[in-house]
Amino acid sequence: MKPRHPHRSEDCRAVSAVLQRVGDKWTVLVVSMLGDGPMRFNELRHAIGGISQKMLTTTLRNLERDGFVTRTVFPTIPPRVDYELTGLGRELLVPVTALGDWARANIDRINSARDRFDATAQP
Amino acid sequence: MKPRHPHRSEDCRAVSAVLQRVGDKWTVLVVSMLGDGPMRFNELRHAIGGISQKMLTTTLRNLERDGFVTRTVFPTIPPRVDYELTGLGRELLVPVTALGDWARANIDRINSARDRFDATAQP
DNA sequence: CCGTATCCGAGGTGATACTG
DNA sequence: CAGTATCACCTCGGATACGG
Repeated sequence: MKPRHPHRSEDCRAVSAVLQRVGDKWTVLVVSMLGDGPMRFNELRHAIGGISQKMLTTTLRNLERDGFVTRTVFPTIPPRVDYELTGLGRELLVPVTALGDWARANIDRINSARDRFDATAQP
Repeated sequence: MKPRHPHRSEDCRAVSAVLQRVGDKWTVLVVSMLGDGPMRFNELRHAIGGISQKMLTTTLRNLERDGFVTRTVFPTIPPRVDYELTGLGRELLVPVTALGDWARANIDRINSARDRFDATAQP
């Protein structure tokens, strides 16, 4: 008998929503950086490179909102803020890393498929 | 000695790019639908529900370009077009499904984290 | 039935400047 | 150092109409 994939609409939407959430421009980069341990704001900024201050702030706020990172403020002068993955964040890292590994392993196949397609297409 | 996570910039970007690609609004839904077997255009359209014709076309073109689906045209009247996952597409489904399962399993934790955050935030 | 063309609004992204 | 504020762009997504 067939496995009977459910494809319950609600579930698929939820999955899609999380994928979109994780698929935004900087989220995975930030999360994978934090996978090595807590980091400060500018530390992250430079480690990633190319991200604007605004987008790093936004990305971190959203990650904090979703319970993936904690934000710790040290009320010193100058101020210091540490970001660290929560348990949920580290769990998220597992399937994301799996997808990342797959991506690294198959990026060439994707690129050559893309080249083939573009070569066949009419300009 | 430490595992020495590489975090090579190029790799991270590539991963991020694939995540963004997969994270667009309809891609995972389409791919998971096709996971059950080949489908026609309107069959997909109705199975998904809520997707516009334009976006389904666009999504399928991009998936075809990246080598995740094949497009087969039957030159009948009225025309009939089948879409089917390629080997690469079915392989992609594996880590994506893993992430999807994680999402389903943890959606409640994310939502309650969100509620907590929003309750604490100032309006 | 399947796809393209066009227009439009909404939101994501970034550059810059300013504050505690 | 770690943000917020503002503005301007630009892509995405949807509605609609038309074509093969």
